Amino acid sequence: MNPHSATTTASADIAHQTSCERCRHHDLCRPTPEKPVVGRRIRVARNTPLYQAGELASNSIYAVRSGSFKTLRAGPDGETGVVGFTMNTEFLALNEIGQKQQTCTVVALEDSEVCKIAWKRLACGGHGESLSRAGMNALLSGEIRREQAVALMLRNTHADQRLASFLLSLSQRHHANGYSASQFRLQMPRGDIASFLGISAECLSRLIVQLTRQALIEVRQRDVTLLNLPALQQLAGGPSTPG
Amino acid sequence: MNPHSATTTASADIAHQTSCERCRHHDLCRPTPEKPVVGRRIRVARNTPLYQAGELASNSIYAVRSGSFKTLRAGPDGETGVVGFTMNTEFLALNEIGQKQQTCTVVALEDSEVCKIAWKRLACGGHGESLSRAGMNALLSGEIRREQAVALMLRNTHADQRLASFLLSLSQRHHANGYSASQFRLQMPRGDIASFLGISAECLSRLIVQLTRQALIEVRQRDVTLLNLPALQQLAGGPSTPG
DNA sequence: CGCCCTATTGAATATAATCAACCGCCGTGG
DNA sequence: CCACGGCGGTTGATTATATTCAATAGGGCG
Repeated sequence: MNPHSATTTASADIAHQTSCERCRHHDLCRPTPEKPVVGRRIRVARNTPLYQAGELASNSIYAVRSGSFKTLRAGPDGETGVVGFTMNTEFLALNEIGQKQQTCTVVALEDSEVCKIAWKRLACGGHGESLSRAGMNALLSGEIRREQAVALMLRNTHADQRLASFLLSLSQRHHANGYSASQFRLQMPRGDIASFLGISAECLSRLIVQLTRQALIEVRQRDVTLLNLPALQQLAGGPSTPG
Repeated sequence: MNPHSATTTASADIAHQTSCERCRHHDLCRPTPEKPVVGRRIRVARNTPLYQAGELASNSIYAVRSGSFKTLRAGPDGETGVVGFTMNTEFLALNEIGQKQQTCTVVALEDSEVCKIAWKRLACGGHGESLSRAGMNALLSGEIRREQAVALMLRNTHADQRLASFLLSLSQRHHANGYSASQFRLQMPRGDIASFLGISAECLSRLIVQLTRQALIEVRQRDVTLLNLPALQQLAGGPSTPG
């Protein structure tokens, strides 16, 4: 019955989710019925880059139709870190608009599919569909808010709280896509999670043990079960001052 | 000759910079000469909020015409932190577009002025000025990149590197406005800087001493002089692994 | 001139990083 | 089918870094 079991990507599911009629962003893609904005469907194999920093810009954003990705950015020193994970129904390359060269590298965490959407179509759709443009502004603004929230978390929280936040974020996003909120698979290696959370891989490993001991989570390889949502939320939200 | 001396804000300068013709964002504000997008000029006194989290949205962004601001955001716990500083020629509330309620609180660090620009005008200017719309997307995308860069810094750097980054960022932005790159005033209290950098105020204080001892900076109250730009850049960019 | 708030300094403690070794899963090939 | 090898992940001990709590100093504003 439940199509949400954490098996490896089923091709039937891909075909299902790939249909444009069911895409959450159907309105954004097709501002007018005659003029589909979608460029083309692109398949990206596991551990393969969708694009890389320094490349000539593709002048497009991407809607993830299946699978998931990580986005890597290089600091002034050249050292790269994971700045985000992008799953199905979410957008990639919102941070590349207007650039001549790509500023980030985006890599598929599993075999995935995306829809390419040219900036031009977004910016000057030509006809009277103002919703799409206002929607675009709202979409980008929302991404700014998300980034600010992440940055705020990085400033204010300890490692254990970050892990809790991260797991809850994944849970929520899975749930928003119609999947279980309490059980899912971590498509990314531990090192990527640690990089995203701004902690060492060793520290992450220890924290997983700690949360497991506290019966907040259950982890087997990359499969996670959240056993105590409220407690995780309290941990994530709870400040350094438990008073 | 040089209008860039780091004196306290002269009212003559304010009047000067306030003129719309000289505003960097003149094109964005006035897509067509007949239809100025600017709502009205708003004065905000020191330590006064431009808007507050929870308020009904003003459906506008703001161009800072003089002075500077801090943006505060609340985490899930309710604890608030500084997520950014905004100076002259920069935009405020890019992260509020499309929201019914304000998500942040913005407070003036000194007596300041802003121009209010309605979303509507940005989204559907009506006429053929596609530059303004593409420019808006690029503007928002750039804000995403800046936030990502900040988040990356928070993940990868130690406190001293963060302080160096922060000072260099201020330096650069002052310079971009035609002022000295090596001398400026910190309009915000130490606590706000510490909050933004994700460190304690005590730690910040010690680091200022440290950088002063290393002859990288000179600080008197809130007036800063950067004595060794290259060394600061190396410190900011230099990773934890000095190899 | 004095008060109060901001900032600084000091000592003890907590937190996570680092370095190094080890484990175990998984794919490979015999 | 089982042995091997490699990589991702875990565990342990030590060290570095920044926090916390507490007390003090400085400066702006009344």
